[in-house]
Amino acid sequence: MAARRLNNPLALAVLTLLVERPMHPYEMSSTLKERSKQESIKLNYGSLYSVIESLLKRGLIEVQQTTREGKRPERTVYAVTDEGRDVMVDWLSELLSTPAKEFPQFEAGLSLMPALGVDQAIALLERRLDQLRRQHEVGRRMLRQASELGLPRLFSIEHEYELALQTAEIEFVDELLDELKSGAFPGVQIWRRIHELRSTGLSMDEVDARIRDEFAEEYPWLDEQ
Amino acid sequence: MAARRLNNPLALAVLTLLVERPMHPYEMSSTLKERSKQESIKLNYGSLYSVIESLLKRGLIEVQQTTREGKRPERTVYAVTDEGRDVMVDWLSELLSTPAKEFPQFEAGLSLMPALGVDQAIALLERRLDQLRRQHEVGRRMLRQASELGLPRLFSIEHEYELALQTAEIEFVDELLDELKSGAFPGVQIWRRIHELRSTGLSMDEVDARIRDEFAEEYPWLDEQ
DNA sequence: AGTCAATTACTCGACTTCGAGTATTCGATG
DNA sequence: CATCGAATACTCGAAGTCGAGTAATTGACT
Repeated sequence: MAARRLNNPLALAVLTLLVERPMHPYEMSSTLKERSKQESIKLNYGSLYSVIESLLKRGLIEVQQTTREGKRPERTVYAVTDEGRDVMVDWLSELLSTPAKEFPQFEAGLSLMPALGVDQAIALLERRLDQLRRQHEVGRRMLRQASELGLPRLFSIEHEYELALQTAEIEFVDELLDELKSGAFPGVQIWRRIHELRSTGLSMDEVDARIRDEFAEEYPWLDEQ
Repeated sequence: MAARRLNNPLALAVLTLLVERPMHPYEMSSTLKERSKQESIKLNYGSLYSVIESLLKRGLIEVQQTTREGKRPERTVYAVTDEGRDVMVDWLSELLSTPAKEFPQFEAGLSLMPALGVDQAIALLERRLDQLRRQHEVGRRMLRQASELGLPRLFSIEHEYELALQTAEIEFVDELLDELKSGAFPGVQIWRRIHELRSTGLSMDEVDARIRDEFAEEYPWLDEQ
């Protein structure tokens, strides 16, 4: 009845910490924060405790001891099991070796973009580009500082990855904006026309008919389907 | 008491569809699939129905009619409300204009990579690079086909974005591998040494002490903390 | 000696996600 | 004309996510 496979990378982080040494949950969370791992692995208390519960149920970790000081809440110290060690290696190996399908918010936004008007979209993308550039500058500065302090890149390689993705996104948005603004982007006329017609109060069906009529030659795909 | 803000982009997709015309849930799901939106917006039945329930409760959509044909399950047709229209525009605007923090799996993997050995990591990254290149080739081919059929780029811009990110990841992994293999990567010696010591059965504390001793000069940060 | 912010340490429950399961109808094929 | 797979249309419950809330302790500064 193998319970649904554990998915939250936070559980993997817990395993790697417990391979180093036994810890109690709060210590795990502080250690992750200290090492800036919470920037690449979503960390919040609720999830941490439920993820630990889940690891326990699967036998990947076990209770080492529970202590109590004064009237403070009980502290439970956990340790990794042999099986947990194996799962850690397998899971981490998979994360590194196998590209996973992700669903970035911006990708969703782009795919629904035609629901807005062209000019609105341009303005929004310009704001994005602005913020991206600013964030990117901040990120670069922090990496430089870390390297000046002599921290080996090994411990911030994930931030370099983030910067690489950010650079790519900046280039993408920049080029897209150029094409949209110059009108070179294929489809921008039809997009503009649809919103023009819509805003005159026509129904979607009527808009559709007009569009097919006006753009039939340019876009043969309008006929299909 | 504003219920926790709706987060699933699938709800936004539902709103954009209902702005086009009223629909029942199953039709929404087929339409999204037809337009290949399920590649950029995670779609599964359970979520679809619960997201619709949620939109209904917030008054962003309303029931237009419920019909029943034969003994088939009832079909409920939904329509967007004025408030829903507004929320759609605001939400989509935010997706496009504001970079959101994402937590890609690979970023998590990279940040925990030191838990594996150097050579193992190299082998895993090589497998990733391989698969990335293959997937990228497939993606490019599909985009080319779409453009040959005359489909305007507007309706597949999200796939171009995906390709751009993939390109960046390929370059990143490629460079990282070069540095790891040549030993030019700062920290690779210390990383290797830690795993060597660990595998001789030393405890984490002892490993720590040895490392501090051996690498004190190269890495001043070892002293701090 | 008091107090106030920060830190330590976890709990709770409302909400969301997920996908396997159910049940009907349509269409193609032998 | 029987049947079998694909498509239609949704239900259900187990599991996971999230962050505000609680409550004690430490430390710094008046």
